[in-house]
Amino acid sequence: MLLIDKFSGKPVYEQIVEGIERHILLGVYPVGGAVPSVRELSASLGINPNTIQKSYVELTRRGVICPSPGSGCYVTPYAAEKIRECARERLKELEALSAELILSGLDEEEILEAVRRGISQRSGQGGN
Amino acid sequence: MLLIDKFSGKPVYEQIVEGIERHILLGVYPVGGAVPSVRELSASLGINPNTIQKSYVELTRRGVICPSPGSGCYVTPYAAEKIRECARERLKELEALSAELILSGLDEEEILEAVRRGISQRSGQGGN
DNA sequence: ACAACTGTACTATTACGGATAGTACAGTTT
DNA sequence: AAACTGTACTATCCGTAATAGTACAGTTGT
Repeated sequence: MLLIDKFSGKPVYEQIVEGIERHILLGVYPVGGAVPSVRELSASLGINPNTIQKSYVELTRRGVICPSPGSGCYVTPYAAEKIRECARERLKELEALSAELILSGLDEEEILEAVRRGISQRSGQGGN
Repeated sequence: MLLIDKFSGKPVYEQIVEGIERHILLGVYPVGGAVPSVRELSASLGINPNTIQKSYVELTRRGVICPSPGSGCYVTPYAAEKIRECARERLKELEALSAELILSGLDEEEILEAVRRGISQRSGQGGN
């Protein structure tokens, strides 16, 4: 089951994108298999179909899923690779944030410490 | 001079807060000295006074500056310390982002690499 | 063929945050 | 008194996120 926090500040449609990507990486939605339908996810999460749809459009744009109108959305063979590529682009954010904190007077070590802390936590939904 | 990028995605009032904090840390605005007035900054940056005001309210809340109505806003003696405290709270973001990227399949090493890259860049405005 | 599903495409509305515009008031400085 | 200072309003505009409702075309299973 996907966990959505409407008050996390992070847009719901983004949480759905990331949630589904993780489910794919974990094998919950295997390659070649179908992802829940828009209406099904909408019903089970209690979230508007349009919001789910927006997430699926993004996942399609990323090449993670491939829609087959009338049939469903299927996990592409290179999904894991696409997810990694997409994450790699976010390394810029990490770099920028690190630079900001250094300029604010933080020590190199407390920064690296926080990062190591984040790296070694395999659970949690990764809030903001 | 403060650099503002209206199209960076980061709110202007936040950029002003961070810009002033950095100027303080660099000694451009020394402890006990005055920070530019709301109207002066508004004029020199071409930004609405209300937006500047919002930044100053935040800097005051952080204990970085102390307003003296009729006179100006002055850099507090413990400004640098307050700025560091504030940055330390943002370590949570860094931790969360690191955790997210790990869950997306990135290697520990490429993450640490990006952080080290950010740490060792003393210039730039640190965009987003 | 039919019913029940699938993705997709609209339009309209609400809510919120960020930014702008303009005005006003009280305190300080010179 | 004039010119500055911070502060407090109200009103408006814009973009994004989310919701609501409807509709259409393709696929599946009986």
